[in-house]
Amino acid sequence: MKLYNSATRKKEDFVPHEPGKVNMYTCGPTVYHFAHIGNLRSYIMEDVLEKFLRYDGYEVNRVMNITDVGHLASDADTGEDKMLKGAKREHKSVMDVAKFYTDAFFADCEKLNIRRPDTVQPATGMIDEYIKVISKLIETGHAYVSGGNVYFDTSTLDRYYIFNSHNEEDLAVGVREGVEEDGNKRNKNDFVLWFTKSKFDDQALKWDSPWGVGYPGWHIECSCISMKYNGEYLDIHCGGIDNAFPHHTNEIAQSEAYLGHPWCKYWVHIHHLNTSDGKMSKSKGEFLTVKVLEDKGYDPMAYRFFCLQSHYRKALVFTWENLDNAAGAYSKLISRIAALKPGDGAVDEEVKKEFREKFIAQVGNDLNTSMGITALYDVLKAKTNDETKLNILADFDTVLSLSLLDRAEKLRNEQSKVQKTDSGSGYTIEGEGDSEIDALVMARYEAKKAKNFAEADRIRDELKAMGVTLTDVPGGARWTRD
RNA sequence: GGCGACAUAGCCAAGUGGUAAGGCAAGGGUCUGCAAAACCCUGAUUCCCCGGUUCAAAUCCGGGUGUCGCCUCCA
Repeated sequence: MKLYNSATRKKEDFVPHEPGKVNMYTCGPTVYHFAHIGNLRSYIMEDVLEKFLRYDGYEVNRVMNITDVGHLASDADTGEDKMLKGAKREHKSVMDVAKFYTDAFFADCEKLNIRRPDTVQPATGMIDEYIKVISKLIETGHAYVSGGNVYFDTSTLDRYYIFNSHNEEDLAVGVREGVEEDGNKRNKNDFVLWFTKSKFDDQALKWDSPWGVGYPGWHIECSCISMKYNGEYLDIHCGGIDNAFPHHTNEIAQSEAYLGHPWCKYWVHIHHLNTSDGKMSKSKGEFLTVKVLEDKGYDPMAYRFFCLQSHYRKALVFTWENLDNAAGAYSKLISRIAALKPGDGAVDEEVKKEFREKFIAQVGNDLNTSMGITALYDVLKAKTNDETKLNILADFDTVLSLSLLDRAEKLRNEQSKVQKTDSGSGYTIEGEGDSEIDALVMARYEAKKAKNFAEADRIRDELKAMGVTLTDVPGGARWTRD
């Protein structure tokens, strides 16, 4: 497949370090609060990437961290530890908060058909690894102790900026409110590997280390977790675009300094879901979660469809109108699939092969999920039998994971539950077999026969008030409850 | 201030030098007493702007503009 690589700023042919195998790492959530749907956009796109690689024949080993330590406060940063802040808010211990939101995160993932990575590692479970890596970085001269903390010395690197061409002098330290320059650093862009002295002394979790009691810097967790579970050569590292600098830049610095050779070849950055006034955040505007969507009556699959219609390297604007657009398209798609007849003929393998090759070529072009959706419509329009169509749709859905066949079958079942009652006069009523409602339907039929349309409409309105929708069909009428 | 990404119809978008896919919405039609559903039809003389290369540019090159992101920890 072809992938846009942020490290080279080019679309490249994907060639893994070991043929046929892919080591993939994705930055996981910080579990101090629920994930909002913007966070989830990244995980949806990464999920499709993983599943596409498997579909294309690769063996994938996917690893994800859970940040349950050391992240200082949220989007509206005031310097408090996020985990601690969450714990205070909810009167729970830090580890309880982490567990609660980790579970909530995976529950959301399940609703969105996001597969759980092969390895999920909480940051607090890897302290020995951090100490091992930091010790070696100090030994080899890539790190130094200053003012009680351990810093990575970026001046020991030939090339530090991977994703952009910054000049160190041009970096505006402290552009954000409340951020001050750290006088312990030798270089402006040096970063902390281990804290023993922090501005924020109420850090809840601390561990003993050769440099004193403290806690790890943020970047070291991803490097260590990846090196432990993905090995020394990483094929794909994914994450949100906001993490390219400094987080991913620092990961590369410390990992390559530690390993002594190139570490990760392909960097995939997912762009943001924005509201009409900018980046979605947990502290600004409506806090949109999967639960909010469900409460408003949206199928989480409609949100997944919404994301897949767009491209991961393009900012996507969330509005309720845009979601309605996607939700409408999704339910229409499901009814078209439900109208296909299972068992109508045998699967035409030739046709399937043709579609499959096209799908791989199209979606394999830098994860063009929008073309993946288009492929679904192409299948529906194909000149082949229904069984073949259903088979191909199921095949594509192993990548897109839109629960296409499940939802279609559910709809088909609902439709088949409808009973047909022949009134004896050749007029059939399709419904659940409720005699009271059937009587009203018959009364309307009689009114219609007598051309008393005012009465017919009145009865239909009466049914509507009872929560029953009545529609005319050839030779009778069908009713459904709302 | 520096750095990066993006810009195609009301909206989501495809496109990788050969004359603008697809989906949603909208409008028209068939059907219907009416409605709903379903089905059929209709959309860009042009791709943010200005130059250039070329027989040919949404696509390549140069220069702008706009939007978003990063420079602290955020997907």
